[in-house]
Amino acid sequence: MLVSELAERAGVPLATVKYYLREGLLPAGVTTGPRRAEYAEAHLRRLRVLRLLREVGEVPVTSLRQVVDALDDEELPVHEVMTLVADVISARPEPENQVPGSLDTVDAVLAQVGWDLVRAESIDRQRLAELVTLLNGPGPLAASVEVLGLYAGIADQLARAEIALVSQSTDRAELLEQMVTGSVVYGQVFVLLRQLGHEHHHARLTTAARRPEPVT
Amino acid sequence: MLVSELAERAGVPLATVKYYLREGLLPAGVTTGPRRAEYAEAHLRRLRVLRLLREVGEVPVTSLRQVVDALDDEELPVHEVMTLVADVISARPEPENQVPGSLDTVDAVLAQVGWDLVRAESIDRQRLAELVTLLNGPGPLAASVEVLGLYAGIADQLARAEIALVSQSTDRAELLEQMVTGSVVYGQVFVLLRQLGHEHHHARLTTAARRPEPVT
DNA sequence: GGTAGTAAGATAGTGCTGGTATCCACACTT
DNA sequence: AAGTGTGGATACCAGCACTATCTTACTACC
Repeated sequence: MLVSELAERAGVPLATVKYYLREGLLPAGVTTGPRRAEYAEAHLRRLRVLRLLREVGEVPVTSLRQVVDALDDEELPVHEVMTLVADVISARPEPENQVPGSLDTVDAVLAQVGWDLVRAESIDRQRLAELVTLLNGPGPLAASVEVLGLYAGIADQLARAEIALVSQSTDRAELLEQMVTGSVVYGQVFVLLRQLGHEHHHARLTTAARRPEPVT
Repeated sequence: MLVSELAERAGVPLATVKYYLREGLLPAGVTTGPRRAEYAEAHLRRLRVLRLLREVGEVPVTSLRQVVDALDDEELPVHEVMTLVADVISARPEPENQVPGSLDTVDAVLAQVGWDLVRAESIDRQRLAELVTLLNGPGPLAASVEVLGLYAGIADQLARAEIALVSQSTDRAELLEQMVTGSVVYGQVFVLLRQLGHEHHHARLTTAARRPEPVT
């Protein structure tokens, strides 16, 4: 497969494919001549993963570099790749300062759902503490351990279910691609479903005065 | 309160506040002289909402205009403001084309959880269909009604719980601010908790070979 | 009443991101 | 022999969210 065909099959402009090659997001094809190179199916799959991460996950291209580096490092166990990818995707340019108690709140919540295998240096843990800081700052909102625990309980269900759905693939590269894209795309799916749930339940609430409905 | 104090108290650069004023995101203060204007607490709250939507929700400035327009339209019932805001926040510049069956899949899932009050024109519904198209295209993933139903069931729990947490405020403006920012910030909180859940449960799975742990 | 400080308002410029576009010298196809 | 298309390099561009600067004029303190 030549570049043009690669671009064609992935539905990506040729110029963009060249850009990704420049940036090292896609490995170069095997050169079959001074102005000729051959690309394999693996390139196509990689390209599709990249586009999903960009378009659905809105992951910046600089972060994609780190993601593919992790994916391509055969030494790295699957789990470590996943934590690394999680960190990269959640990273923000400016880690905000936070009130000291926020991390304690987060840790209390994590303990409550029994997540003792979360790394202390997890970016998600830090980010969560930042959000707790924001919530407990000036404003109408507040984040108690009780409320956060409610969220964590539901997140626990979701995470368990999702983990259970994946674990039957064999090939390392394939498994990783499935987990990474799945995490991003289904994450978005869940966000949208939550919004739709809000829409439905809020509608039911506001029309309840007119035509009271049985609460299931 | 003068602009400088407004900016100071919200922790936002003065230049940015001026920018928001120019863009009509913040209403002008009451002019107390040719080069003097007074800002109220409402301006400060509005500014904080805007920053939360921008920084946590990553809502583009142009969309913020639509959000504040909806918030300021006193004629609009709370529920309609919320659906409008949901649409604005989920909107994408390029609505992708999709395979026709995707919308049917989405509707089947919505029916399964009983969300019959979701508007047909909801952007979230369309977006979800786009994602289903993507998932069922070439690639390692697939989206069945069964799997999506699992997600929807959990989203239903979450949405119910969240709706129940809000409904005790009185003032329209205050209620809306709480709902809009809460939806955005707690949405992010949940996303992070889901990631942390993945990290924990996947770690447990991969270490299970070495030291088998009782599944709770 | 003079003067330093700052406000409001307007206009222009900046830095970053994620691509596009163009050019080139050459090889493969027909 | 002609024409299309390649890899590779470099330059360019559009959008976004600010940021900087400049002007005019009021205000508050001495």
